[in-house]
Amino acid sequence: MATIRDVAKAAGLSTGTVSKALSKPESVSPKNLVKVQEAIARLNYKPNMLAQKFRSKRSNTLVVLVPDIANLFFAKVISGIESVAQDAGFSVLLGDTKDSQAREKEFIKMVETRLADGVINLRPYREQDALLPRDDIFSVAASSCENTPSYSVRIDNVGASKKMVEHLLNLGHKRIGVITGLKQNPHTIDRLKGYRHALAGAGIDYDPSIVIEGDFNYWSGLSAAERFNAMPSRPTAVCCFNDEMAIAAIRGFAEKGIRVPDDISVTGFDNMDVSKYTVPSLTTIAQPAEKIGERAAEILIGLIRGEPQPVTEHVLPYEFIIRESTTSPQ
Amino acid sequence: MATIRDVAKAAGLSTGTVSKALSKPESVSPKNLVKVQEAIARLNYKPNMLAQKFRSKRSNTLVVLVPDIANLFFAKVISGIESVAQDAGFSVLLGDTKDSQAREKEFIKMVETRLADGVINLRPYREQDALLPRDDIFSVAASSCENTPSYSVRIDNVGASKKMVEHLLNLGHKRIGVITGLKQNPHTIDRLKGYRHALAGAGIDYDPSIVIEGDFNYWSGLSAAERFNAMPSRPTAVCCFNDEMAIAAIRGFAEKGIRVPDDISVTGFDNMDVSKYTVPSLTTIAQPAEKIGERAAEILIGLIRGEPQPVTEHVLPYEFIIRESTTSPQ
DNA sequence: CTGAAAGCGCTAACAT
DNA sequence: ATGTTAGCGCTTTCAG
Repeated sequence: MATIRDVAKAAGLSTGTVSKALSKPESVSPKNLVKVQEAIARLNYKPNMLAQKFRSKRSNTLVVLVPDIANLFFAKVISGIESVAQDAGFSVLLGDTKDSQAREKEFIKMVETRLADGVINLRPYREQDALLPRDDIFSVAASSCENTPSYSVRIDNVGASKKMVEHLLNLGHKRIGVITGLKQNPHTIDRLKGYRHALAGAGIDYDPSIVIEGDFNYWSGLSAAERFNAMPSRPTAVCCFNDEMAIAAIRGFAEKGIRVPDDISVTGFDNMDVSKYTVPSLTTIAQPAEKIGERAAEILIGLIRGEPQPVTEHVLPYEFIIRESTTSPQ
Repeated sequence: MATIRDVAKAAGLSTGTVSKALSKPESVSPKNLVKVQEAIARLNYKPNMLAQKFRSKRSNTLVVLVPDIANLFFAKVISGIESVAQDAGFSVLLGDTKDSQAREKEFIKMVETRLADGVINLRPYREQDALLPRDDIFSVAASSCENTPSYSVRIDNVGASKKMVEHLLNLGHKRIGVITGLKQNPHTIDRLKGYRHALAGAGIDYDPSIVIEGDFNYWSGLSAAERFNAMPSRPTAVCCFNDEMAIAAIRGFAEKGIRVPDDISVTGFDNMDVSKYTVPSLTTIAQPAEKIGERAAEILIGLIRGEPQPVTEHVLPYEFIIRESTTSPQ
């Protein structure tokens, strides 16, 4: 393998000049630049990036902590991160934590050991078990919630949820059920807050008996629907805290002959690709997943480069999408 | 930042011994091992992995070339890769090529420049524009097709497609349409081959007028359905080369009042999560996405470690899932 | 089992 | 603008 010394020799120059020719071409005379390029081509020289990173103490790498890469929302955020990172000359190391704290620690160790310069965390912050932020590590939280004590990029979950409930109220619904995520999940907390705000605004009392805890997965949506089915006085609308549970609920209702939206309105959250394909298509909230990733990467790279980041909390616009699954109560 | 020299000094040992204590603890006396551990803890020493990789010439990193990370199937394959890589002490660099050859080249350059030890390629091999395999680079193709000239892990697309068509034939269908992917896509080629084999086996002539080219996306499925709708003698079943187009086709048929499966049977391919949620749920083929990723990672890591890999082509079992979208013609 | 010492390939002063 | 040179922090012979 050719080294920079071989190139220098072949070009009749010093290693220092070759190094500069590669990193700051404008600081090398045109003729020598040509010589260097020729030598590189002739020897098929490929710089050893490992040596380069080591020597320069810059890894130009980000690690992305993601609870589950096989979740489409996260995958889209990552896609946005990748775009920005690539353009800035950064690589992205994938940290699929599979919801394990131990794995999360392993990945954070990568920045402690210089393998990466910073972290983008896709798990929403919870005081009880947060490993980040840390003073010695650059990090930004993406798709986070209210009160995240670090740089963060997110939508207004409270506002989005409130808007969704107001949509139902405006249609004439008075008894609006909920299928939440796990109680302690920050997204659940924010979205539930929005729900309560909307009800309060309409002067409707909060009724915990029609707020059912799910876990963001299909089966929890289905079983929640069954519980609604069994109620003597069923809500006329159900607000689900993600699309997957909403789709499940629709199916759960259908099994008892309850039609959506004629008999009951259902709303989702996330705007999964499929939510426009289902029958009926879903009224839902679209998060700008790629944008969230892009912005998070921009901030982190800025931080790494030592550029001041005046804004700590980036709240991006969401999109409220009305489709077929909601209508006025009969 | 503490270096290995600081640790050596604090422990009253040489750097060589400390280095060994870290990499081959069994080759250091227990008492000295303890001294080293104490010194490490006292100084809060974190080895500089960049130096380590540089010096040892091992990056312990894989790059995954993926056409689109925001495609659930790929995301799942990557999840499998990650699991195996983590357990083997490898990191995975994400190479989201967004279908660009230029980007693909950039990522391959990472192994030329020592940043990574090998590549897993999720884009199926096509002779016209393949950048891999290359003699100087370890690579394995995951989710590939027939005749891939490198280590590969895949299912038997031809067989799966054939089985699907035979299922329809057994139900009594004689006129079976197809919505394919792009013509030159290797998966399209393989699956079309299976379709033709099945027809030939049943003594039915291939009729190109009911084979419509799609592009694996929703809209192409929808417009294909419209073309079927307009046919004087519509097929009684349509075989779609992925779930997304199948779901779209079902919707397209529904818009003209054509019910699935009563009026027409529809099949998918991939077993997306949603394909069991749709109404009707989809008859489809499930690829073992995570397993494909795991196996590909195992092979690549074995290759990197210099272990002989006797098997070049790994064909994994798929699952044939019959749901509600297929039935006998009326 | 341990220590001494060389050096991986590159960058970054510093001189010229 | 170019050359010289001193390492970066670690691993890895090689002696002992």
